[in-house]
Amino acid sequence: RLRKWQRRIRVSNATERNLAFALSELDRMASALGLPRNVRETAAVIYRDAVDKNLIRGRSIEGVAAAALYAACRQCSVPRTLDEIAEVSRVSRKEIGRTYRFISRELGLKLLPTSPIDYVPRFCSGLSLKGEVQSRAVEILRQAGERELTSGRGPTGVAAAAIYISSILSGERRTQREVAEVAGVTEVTIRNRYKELAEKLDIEIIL
Amino acid sequence: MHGTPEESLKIENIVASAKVTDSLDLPTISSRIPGADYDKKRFPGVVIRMKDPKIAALVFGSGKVVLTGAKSVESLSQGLEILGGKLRDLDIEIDEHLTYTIQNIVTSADLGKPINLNKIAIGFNLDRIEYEPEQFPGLVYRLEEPKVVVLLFGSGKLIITGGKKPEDARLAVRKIITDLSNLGLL
DNA sequence: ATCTTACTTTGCAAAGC
DNA sequence: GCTTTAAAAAGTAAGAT
Repeated sequence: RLRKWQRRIRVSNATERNLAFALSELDRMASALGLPRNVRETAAVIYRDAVDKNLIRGRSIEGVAAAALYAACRQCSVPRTLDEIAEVSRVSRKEIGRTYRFISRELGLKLLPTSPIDYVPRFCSGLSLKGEVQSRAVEILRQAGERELTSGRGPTGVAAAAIYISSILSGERRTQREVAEVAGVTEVTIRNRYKELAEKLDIEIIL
Repeated sequence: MHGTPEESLKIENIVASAKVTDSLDLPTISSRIPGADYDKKRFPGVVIRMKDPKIAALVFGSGKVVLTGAKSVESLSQGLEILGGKLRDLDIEIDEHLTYTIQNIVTSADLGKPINLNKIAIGFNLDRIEYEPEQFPGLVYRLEEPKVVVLLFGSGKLIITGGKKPEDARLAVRKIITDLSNLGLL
C-alpha cells in the first residue's frame, strides 16, 4: 500500500518536474525570440495538451516544447521560421518540424500555411519602415495571393519582395541586401520574387 | 507537353527487392566486380551500378538484393538478370529463376494547368493534406485508395509515390481530378 | 548577375547500429 | 531513427565564374 502511494508521489513529482522544465524552456526560447506573453501562454497550452494526450512518448521535452512554440507563433499570427526556432533550441530544425507535424495532427491544430502578410510587421519594424510602407506591402501581398503568385513559394521570400517594392514606391528605399538580412532569405530570392510580382501585378519600379 | 493527365503518366523510378541465393560473400563480390562500392562501416550492402538499363543494386550478405532506378518493369527484369549474370560470372551459385517484388513506384504526371495549393489545402480542411511552403513547395496528399502519396505543385505537375502497381498512379490521378473538380479547384 | 551543384519532400526494401 | 540507392517535382541556397 505504502509503496503504491509513494510511486504515485514520485510519478507526480516527475511529471511536475518535467512540466516545470518544459515551461522554463518555453520561456527561455520565447525571451530569446522576443515573443509576447500571449504567444508563451498559447505555447504552454499546446504543450499541456500534448502531455495530456501522451504525445511526449518517444520524444524529447525540448523537441515538443520547440514545436509547441513554433505552432503557437503561427496560431498567434506572429510566425517564426523553423530555422529561427531551431536557433534558440538545442533541437534540430528537422526534429522540430517532424514533431510539429505530429502534434499538429494529433491535437487537430489545423493551422493553415503561414501567410506572407504575417511577416510584414516584424520585417518592416526591423527595417524601420513606417505603417504606410507596411500597408502598401500588405496590399501587394493581397493581390499576389489572388493572382496565385504565392503557391509553393516561401512566405518569407514573398513578404521580403513585397516590402522591397513597397519601400521603393514609398520613397523609403531599402536595399535588397538589407531586406534579405532581416527576412532571412538571399538577395537572389528577393530578386526572383520581386521581378515576378512587379511583372504580373504591373508595378513599375523606377530605381 | 500536352494531352490528358492520364496520358502524361510516366514511371520515373521503381524500387524492388529480390532474393538471389542464400548467402553471399560481400568482400569477394566488391573486389571482383569493377565499380562496386562496399564500405561496411558506412552501409551493410555492396552497391553495384549497371548502365544499360541504368539501375543500381544493393547486394546483401543474406543473398537479398534491392534494385532501384528502373523506369519500367521490363528494364527492372533485365537489370535483375544482368545482376544475376555478373554474380554467376564470379562462380557464385545464383537461383535459376529470379523473381522480384516491386516495393515502390514513383510516377510523374501533369494536370495540364496551374492549381492553387492554398485553396486546395483549405478545401480539404487539411484532411490528409500537408502543405508547408516554407519547407517544401509541394502539397502532400495522402490517398487511402489506392494507398499512395501524391505531391501536388502549383504548376499542376504531380508526383505519385508509394504505389506497388503501375496502375495505382493512374487511379490516383483520376481521384485527384475528381476531388479537385468537386471542390471547383481544377 | 548567372551557372552549377545540392538540399528540402514523398515512398520503399535491405542489415545493423 | 540512421546509414545507402534512385528519381521527379519547384523553391531556395551556396559557391564559383
